[in-house]
Amino acid sequence: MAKKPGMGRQKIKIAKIEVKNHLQVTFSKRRFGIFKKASELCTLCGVEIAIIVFSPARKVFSFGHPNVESIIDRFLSRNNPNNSPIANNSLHLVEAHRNASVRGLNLQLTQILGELEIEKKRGESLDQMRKTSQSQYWWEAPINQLDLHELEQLKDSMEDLKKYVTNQASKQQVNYEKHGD
Amino acid sequence: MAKKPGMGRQKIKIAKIEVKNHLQVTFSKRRFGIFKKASELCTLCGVEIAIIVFSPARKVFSFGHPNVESIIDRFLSRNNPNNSPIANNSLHLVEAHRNASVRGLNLQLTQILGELEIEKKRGESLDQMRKTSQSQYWWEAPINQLDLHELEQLKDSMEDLKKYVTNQASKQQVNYEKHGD
DNA sequence: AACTATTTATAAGA
DNA sequence: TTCTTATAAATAGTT
Repeated sequence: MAKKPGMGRQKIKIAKIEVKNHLQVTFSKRRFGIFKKASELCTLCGVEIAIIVFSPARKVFSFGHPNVESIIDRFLSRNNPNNSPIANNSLHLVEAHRNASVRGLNLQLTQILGELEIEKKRGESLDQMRKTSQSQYWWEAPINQLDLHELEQLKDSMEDLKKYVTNQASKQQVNYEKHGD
Repeated sequence: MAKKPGMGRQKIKIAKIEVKNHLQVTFSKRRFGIFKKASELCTLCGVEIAIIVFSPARKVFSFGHPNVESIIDRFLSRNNPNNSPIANNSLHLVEAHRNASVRGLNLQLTQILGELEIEKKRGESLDQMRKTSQSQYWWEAPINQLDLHELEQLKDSMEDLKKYVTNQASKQQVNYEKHGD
């Protein structure tokens, strides 16, 4: 396999990227890079962090450990120490109720993350056996074919899952008093 | 001035830093690094971004362009299109936070996807020195060590996870109609 | 989506 | 803490 010459990375000046396509690629790469750095900071230093990004296309991307809203809550509370007790209390009730219903999932996800981190530490590699994954969803694939590429399928499926959840979230409205009863 | 040989940068494993002093130094350096990256992303791509970090010492650090508050507000408002101005904006906050919970999950998923991506790219030689699978739960096992049996568990667990998320999402729509009254 | 030459970030050490 | 330096990691430009 011949190595391509390739110019490699060139230094760029930090200024608005005008080429729209280029901008989109850079945005994706760097957004991921920042989220990854944030993830590492969480693990290394045991900090809590939230990142919210609004893309030029008005889409929102966020990263949070343990989650975005709890950090926002804490941040706002700090900046507004004179919050109405009633408001805070209501918020607490609702948050508690809601958190109880998703805590298990959050816990699982957090644990998965931790283990992925451990996995990387061990410096292992994923086996790249063959490119045979053709099933559209990983759980439809025969189990004995799950390998790296099935993990990719898993990734895609989780993307779908994510979109579904996001979609549901956008449809939601809440009658919070209902939760307080 | 003599050039010291110096070990230079060493690879570190991404795990909680135990040496407190070391942790503090790393936190400062990496926090700065992330804020710098965020700043560059703003300039390069014209995005808006907010970062909030709570240090182990409970101090808060934040970065925001154009400012943290406006982005938080936008983030919360985004989840609350039918702004109902009851009692301050406490309801606003409550609703937004609740919805943000689902977005939090979305986030966690994004995070996992990213980690999987990284892990995939790590692809080196297949090394199955340790084929141990003593973990009680599938998420405690490194993915590339999962044997057939564990893969079955993985599949089942992920299906449960999917159902769980779907269920949560549908539950959260319950009081949708009430809101308009 | 992959690849690689480079730039950039940063772990150690002073 | 701040500076230095070797090295790891991120990424710009190309395919």
